[in-house]
Amino acid sequence: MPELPEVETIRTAIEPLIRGERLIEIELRDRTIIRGDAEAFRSSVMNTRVTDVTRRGKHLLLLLETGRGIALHLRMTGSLLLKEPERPNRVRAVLSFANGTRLFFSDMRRLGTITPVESIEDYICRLGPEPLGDEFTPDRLACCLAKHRIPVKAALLDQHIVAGIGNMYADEALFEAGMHPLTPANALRDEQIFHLCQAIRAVLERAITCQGASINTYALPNGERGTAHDTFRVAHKQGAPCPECGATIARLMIRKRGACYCPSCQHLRNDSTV
DNA sequence: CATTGTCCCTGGAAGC
DNA sequence: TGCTTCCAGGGACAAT
Repeated sequence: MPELPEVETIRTAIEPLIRGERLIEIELRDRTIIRGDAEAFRSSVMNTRVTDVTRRGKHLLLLLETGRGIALHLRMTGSLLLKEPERPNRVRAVLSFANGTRLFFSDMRRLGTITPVESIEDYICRLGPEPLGDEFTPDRLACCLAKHRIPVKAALLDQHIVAGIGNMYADEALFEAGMHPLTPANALRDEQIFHLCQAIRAVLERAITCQGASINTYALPNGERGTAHDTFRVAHKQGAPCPECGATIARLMIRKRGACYCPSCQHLRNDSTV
């Protein structure tokens, strides 16, 4: 599932291929991928030049010379491939550029979206801070968490609080911070939040180094798989032994989402020493 | 306002 | 073996 590290890996791969290039064709094999009017979208971006390829959280952003942009969200099973994949029926859109680069938006479960963006700033301001950026600080995270009594796991998945963390990296960050996923967000002490901040950065940076986690359908644009899942310690590890203490990794449901954690290493009490 | 629940979507796994 | 049911989860939206 593409989360921040996967989207960043994709961004890094395609940026040198399409930056400065003109978008010459948009093939919509499934026009429901466009949020809004598909024809209006096509005419508004056709034959414009891509000036930059950026990312905010899990959103991949193509900035255009017109000042507008295109936001791509891969959701659960989306991928951006440079060649027609083996399952062409899963391709929902193809973006073609003047230099011959073609991006195939493949998406088995058809939950991904392409959104026309009038103002990048207006689009981005709906999202929380970028966890690898300077604006993501322990103070800011503490300020956000203090407003909520929801489980800290649910808070990490809230893109208004911090952008880019999905289910598997939330589990990994909470393990790294020694924090039980059900800990109320507003019960965390400043010291714990500091450690959580560090854990989030460490987990995401490690995953980017591994070019993302290919547990299911995620692949790099060239079709290769990432290896971040090989470094996972609790995510998708239910029933396996904890790498730290050997206890069996448990799984519970929080808001209909699975949460894998070590019942021995991750404590609910907030007086635990980290 | 804060929080929880529902829906969307498909394929693989599990159960009968 | 073949059918049905459930589950995976990101985010918009509805309900409480």
